[in-house]
Amino acid sequence: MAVTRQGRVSVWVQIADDLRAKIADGTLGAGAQIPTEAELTAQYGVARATVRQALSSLVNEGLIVPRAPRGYFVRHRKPIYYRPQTEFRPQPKTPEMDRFMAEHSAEGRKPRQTIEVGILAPPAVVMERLNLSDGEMAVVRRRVRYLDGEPFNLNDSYYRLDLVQGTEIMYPVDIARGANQVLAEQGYPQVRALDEIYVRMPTPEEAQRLELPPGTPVACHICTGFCPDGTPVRVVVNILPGDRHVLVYERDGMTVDGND
Amino acid sequence: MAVTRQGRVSVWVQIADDLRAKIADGTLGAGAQIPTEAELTAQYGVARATVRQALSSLVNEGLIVPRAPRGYFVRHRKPIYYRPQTEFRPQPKTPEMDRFMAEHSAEGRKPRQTIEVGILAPPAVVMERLNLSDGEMAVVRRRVRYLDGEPFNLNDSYYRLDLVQGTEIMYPVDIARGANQVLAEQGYPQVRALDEIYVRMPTPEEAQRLELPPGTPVACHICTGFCPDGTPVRVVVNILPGDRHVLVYERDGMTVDGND
DNA sequence: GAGTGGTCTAGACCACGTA
DNA sequence: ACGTGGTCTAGACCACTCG
Repeated sequence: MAVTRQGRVSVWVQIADDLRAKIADGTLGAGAQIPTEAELTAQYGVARATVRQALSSLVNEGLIVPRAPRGYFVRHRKPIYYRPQTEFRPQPKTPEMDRFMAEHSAEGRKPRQTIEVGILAPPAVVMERLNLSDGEMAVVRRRVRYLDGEPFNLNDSYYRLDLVQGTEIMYPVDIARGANQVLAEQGYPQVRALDEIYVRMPTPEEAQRLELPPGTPVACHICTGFCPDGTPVRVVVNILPGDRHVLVYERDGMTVDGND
Repeated sequence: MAVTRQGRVSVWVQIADDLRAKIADGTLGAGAQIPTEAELTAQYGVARATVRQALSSLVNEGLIVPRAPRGYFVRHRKPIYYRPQTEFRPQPKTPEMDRFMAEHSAEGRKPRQTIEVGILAPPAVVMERLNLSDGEMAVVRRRVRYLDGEPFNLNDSYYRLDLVQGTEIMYPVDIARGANQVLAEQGYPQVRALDEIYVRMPTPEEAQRLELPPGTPVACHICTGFCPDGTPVRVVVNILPGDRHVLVYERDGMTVDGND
């Protein structure tokens, strides 16, 4: 495949299109090594920087991943983890950790999670939802959840400091009866929740904590829990890497609508 | 802010971090212009390519957008469109177009959609779900939906050619009673659906059709509709740009679970 | 016409893993 | 020791928009 400098399509785009086609049609299958930068430079007769621009565009599309000093490789579509439809519906009440652990243990995976606790001025997104003013502090319980040794998601729960002062929530240990039970015992049972889900690129910090390859977007799921009187008492920020999650829903026993 | 060549952090990362911090703390607010490449080159005392690498990393994070030959600008967090919780639940049966049009007209937006129809060998993802063998063709109805003139999502519906041959589905017109009604009249009512949602970077074609700025991931929502006998008759591939959609769910009247 | 980002070239040195 | 990608430099020409 030759490139041309005459058209309005830049050379690096032609190279990227060429490689993308080879990945799409299986000429370069999952896990295969892309020709080295030196080889591509010779093959297309261009400067190294031009080849690198083509490669970096494929990296940012999530198609390939650089593994210096080995080479570039076609990205594996990872074994995909399904989340059941119960995700955004009422849940059976279970002790903390158990839902994540039990669900995935049953599937033969090895779940694990780390917990850190801190007191800090929360990010704006959390402040708004907890009705905190500038300077007010919150308690955060940060979890990183792993499956088979690979980071699977981030789960940061924020609480108003005044509501959890002195409770187990402030210590980095599993709470067998669940953090929500502790909140309820303090007089703040949660009876309503608002879930917001959107999609974006990860921050560098998120990419590091989740060991994300470049070109991997995340779904951000923010859950706000409310007391009966409408006070928000808890905000959970859940970060789901796009290459490790597929949400699956089933709709049954009805006429399926045509518009989505 | 000065850069150093001694640390293990590369210069372009330091520049990117510096600019990212200025965006985060509002020094560079939404819509603000970033200093030009020439200015940054002088300011940090580095080569242009180094500045460009820092800028391109911010572009790929979706933080800034280049608008040649004007400059780089902090990306607007667009006015956000909410999708109601009915999204993945049984829908009131409405004529085709009406749900999308009615929902958004009610919110004071101007919805519009284009429809193209084609016969083609569908992508692998669709072939698997329609149980098509190599070479079998499908009918696709491709919609681009716009709100206030901006592309909002892609909605491609695939049908087995043998099931819709000769019906209105093969013509690029609105079908008042809905494409599913037509299928039902042909003897293929849909009574079950499987929804799969995941997150990835757009293909170049999707980015073009949706006019996506670089650094914008998409949610891919694949809906497969089944007959009572289990035959898949219809696959809808829905592409939702991450910068234009927030899904919102409410959970009510229960004790909120602690694990997401 | 001046200034912008977009593209491309031709070099250089480095850290790192593998052979 | 060698080859890999990662980083950085110093140039060049272009198309485009704006004043």
